[in-house]
Amino acid sequence: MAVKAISERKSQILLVSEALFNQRGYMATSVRDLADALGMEAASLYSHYKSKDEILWTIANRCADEFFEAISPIAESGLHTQKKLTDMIVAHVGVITRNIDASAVFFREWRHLAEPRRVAYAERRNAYEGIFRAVVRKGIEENLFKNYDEGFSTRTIMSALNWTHTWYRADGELSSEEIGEHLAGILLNGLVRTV
Amino acid sequence: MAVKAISERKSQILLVSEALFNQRGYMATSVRDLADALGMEAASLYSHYKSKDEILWTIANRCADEFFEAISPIAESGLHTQKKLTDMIVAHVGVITRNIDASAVFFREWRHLAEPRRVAYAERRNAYEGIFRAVVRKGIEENLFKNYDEGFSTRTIMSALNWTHTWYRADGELSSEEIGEHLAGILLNGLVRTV
DNA sequence: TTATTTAGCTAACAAATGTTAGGTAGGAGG
DNA sequence: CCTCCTACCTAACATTTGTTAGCTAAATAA
Repeated sequence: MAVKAISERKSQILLVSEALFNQRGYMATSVRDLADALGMEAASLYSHYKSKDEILWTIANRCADEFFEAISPIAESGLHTQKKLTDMIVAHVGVITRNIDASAVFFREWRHLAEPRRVAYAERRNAYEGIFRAVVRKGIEENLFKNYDEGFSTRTIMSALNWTHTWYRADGELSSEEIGEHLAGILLNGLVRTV
Repeated sequence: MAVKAISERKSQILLVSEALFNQRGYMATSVRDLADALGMEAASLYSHYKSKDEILWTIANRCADEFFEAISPIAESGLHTQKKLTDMIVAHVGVITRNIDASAVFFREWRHLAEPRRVAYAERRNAYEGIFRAVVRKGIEENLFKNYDEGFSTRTIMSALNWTHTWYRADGELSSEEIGEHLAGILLNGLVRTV
């Protein structure tokens, strides 16, 4: 089972919420907007979720689940550092492209979470990026990567990966795997062919 | 004169708005929040700006001015492609670090602009990124850069640069120039020392 | 002096917000 | 049959929203 199971109606609500939160932003989407898109009254949503905040939290949290599930097995594998990082990048981009709306919300709307969820979000996200960071550190220790600050390098990688959510199209020229591999190529081997 | 001049009070309002829009987001910041932070009444803001939207627009537009002013002379210079791109990257990061709040609003809050400003924003931003894109294309034509799709490479560069607004601290370890040069190093020469 | 502009105020507006209370219709399980 | 649960409804709530109207006092220009 990929991610925690949920009733049919609840996941319909999530799907619509992800789409609208992505399109207009969390704050610019009213509970009535969500209800309209679902063909119900605003108050009826509260039979399924206790608050608007809970919907946002559920979206963010399930998306985090997807990310962890995708890269954990690779991170724990015995692969060579460079191959490991490449595979993690491809897997990470895969999650984004398979969950475009949810990941856009994950990356852009988390700051509107109410406390203490906002803190919980930050902790999960830091833990996740820590997995990438550990691999980068290993690469530096192995003298495989340039000795830039490991946090700096990791952030640079993450930003290049995460930005894909703004422009990826399922019907675009590049497949998710191609994007992941190109990104890994640029980030690991550099844009310049010969120095 | 760097950017279009403005009355003292108007730029105070902009400064406060940039900070709050960055911290809480445009939609989560009410006109009364701005007024409170400025020590005035909400209605008084309308002596200076016609609407909340106009404030957002002014922030975004002046930030765009800064970006264009910083890189245009470099783009129009006769520098060698690789050096030109490096200098543009450093200059771009410089604008971000010198205008942290404004650039955060520029990157994150533009989608809340009302039409037709939103379209106007998109056009300016496309024009700006087009300047980077042209240099990337030249590098590919010169066989200097790998033959990835030019749009793809440009987006990857821009995303790595623009993300700096989320973590840069004036009192951090790295100066703006160092960040720009490291980024140029990673993006142009790659993270890997030897292939 | 007088006239005009600037920068702020109070009071109010209609609309929209998230949420709750309390109800109803229909199906399932005993 | 009766009871309970699910999934929705209507109606209302207290707040908050961006914005306008109309005013005052001080500074500036003629």
